[in-house]
Amino acid sequence: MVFLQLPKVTKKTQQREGQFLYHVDLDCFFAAVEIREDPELVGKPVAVGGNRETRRGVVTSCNYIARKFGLHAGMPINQAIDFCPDLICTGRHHSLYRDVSDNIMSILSSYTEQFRVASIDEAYLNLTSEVENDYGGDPIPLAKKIKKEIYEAEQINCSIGIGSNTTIAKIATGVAKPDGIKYVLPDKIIDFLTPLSVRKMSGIGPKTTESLKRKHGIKTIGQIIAVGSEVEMIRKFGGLGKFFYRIISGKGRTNIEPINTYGAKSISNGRTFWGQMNDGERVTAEKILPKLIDSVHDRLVKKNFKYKTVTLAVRLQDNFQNINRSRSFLAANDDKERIKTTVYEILDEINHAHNNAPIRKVAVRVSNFTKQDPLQKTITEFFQS
DNA sequence: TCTGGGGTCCTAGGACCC
DNA sequence: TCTGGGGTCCTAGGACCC
Repeated sequence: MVFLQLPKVTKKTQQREGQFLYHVDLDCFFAAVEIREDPELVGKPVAVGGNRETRRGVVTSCNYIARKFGLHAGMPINQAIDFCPDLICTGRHHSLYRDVSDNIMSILSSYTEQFRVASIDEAYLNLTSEVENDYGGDPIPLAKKIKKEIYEAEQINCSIGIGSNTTIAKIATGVAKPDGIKYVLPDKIIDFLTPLSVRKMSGIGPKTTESLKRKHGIKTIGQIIAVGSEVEMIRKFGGLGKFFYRIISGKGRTNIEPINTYGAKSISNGRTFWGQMNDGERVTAEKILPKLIDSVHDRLVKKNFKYKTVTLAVRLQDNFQNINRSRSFLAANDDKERIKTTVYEILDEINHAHNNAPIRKVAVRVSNFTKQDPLQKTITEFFQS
């Protein structure tokens, strides 16, 4: 069974042509910040994440020099060092990345109110009226201006994809990388998509790519386009067909709104600890859980959220099986004891059900937050600032 | 040479209500 | 004794994203 995240079609989804949607993506963001901070790293293969000594962990971000050796985000550091023996693994400075990102996002938000932060290194902007009124309908000069302003402020390169909706803009950014600009005209969408691998579509990951190849012999978006009508696509691919048709026909969304009004939907902290020694003693789930509960609870309280659901996620060592068990409560609150009791109860259950199978990873998650009254939220933020 | 951490969204079955 | 249809909530698992 293939699962797929379908973009939500809301009543606000517009399908106007001739819109100018920009997708801005900072190039190898974490690695770029590290290199900016340490000129010694310039010209060398650099990866953020992982530990060279223990050879544990994975690459979180790496520069293009490292990518030439076949490295990519998510690659185990052990393998990365084999591929690229001179690889430099730098420390992670998350608060610095956060600061740099905030500055850049604030620059971007000054261009338009139709702006959405998609992640720490990505944003969407609808600059239709700016392009039409100030640039005679040519989106490239404005993209160059944005790139220049970001570079001058933070010495970080970015790539910009422009299209008539967010989906096309995002795919275009992938083609523009690194440090480039790619504009896809509305009547050139088919030409643009045809040669690309299906994997270029956001939402199509390794599993779906593999299943399309196996079941239908399909590797490129062009082969999907050749299927023809929406009806044919749905007949052949089911729910996936609808998704494909929407992308190919250019009927993506053009409105830019915050993903959700209430902030995070869940807060979690987890640790992989198998094989790691702590003062000569093996770390166990029971020992690590209090720390995870503390940090989840701290973040919950800082955000002034109240949860209704507690989840314990466990990954078994032997087969990498993921087990998620959750409990929901009628009343929402931020009680730490309730998290603790629930988590240990669930751990007992899992241990019992799986005959105390060795555990590789545990994660504590709270979710199902109550929506805050906007006025109350304003008041709370006022007192917190 | 085994595979991090923090998230979101989708699916599917079952309970329960009207 | 058998049996609707619609809706919501809960739980579990999985794909995918950065």
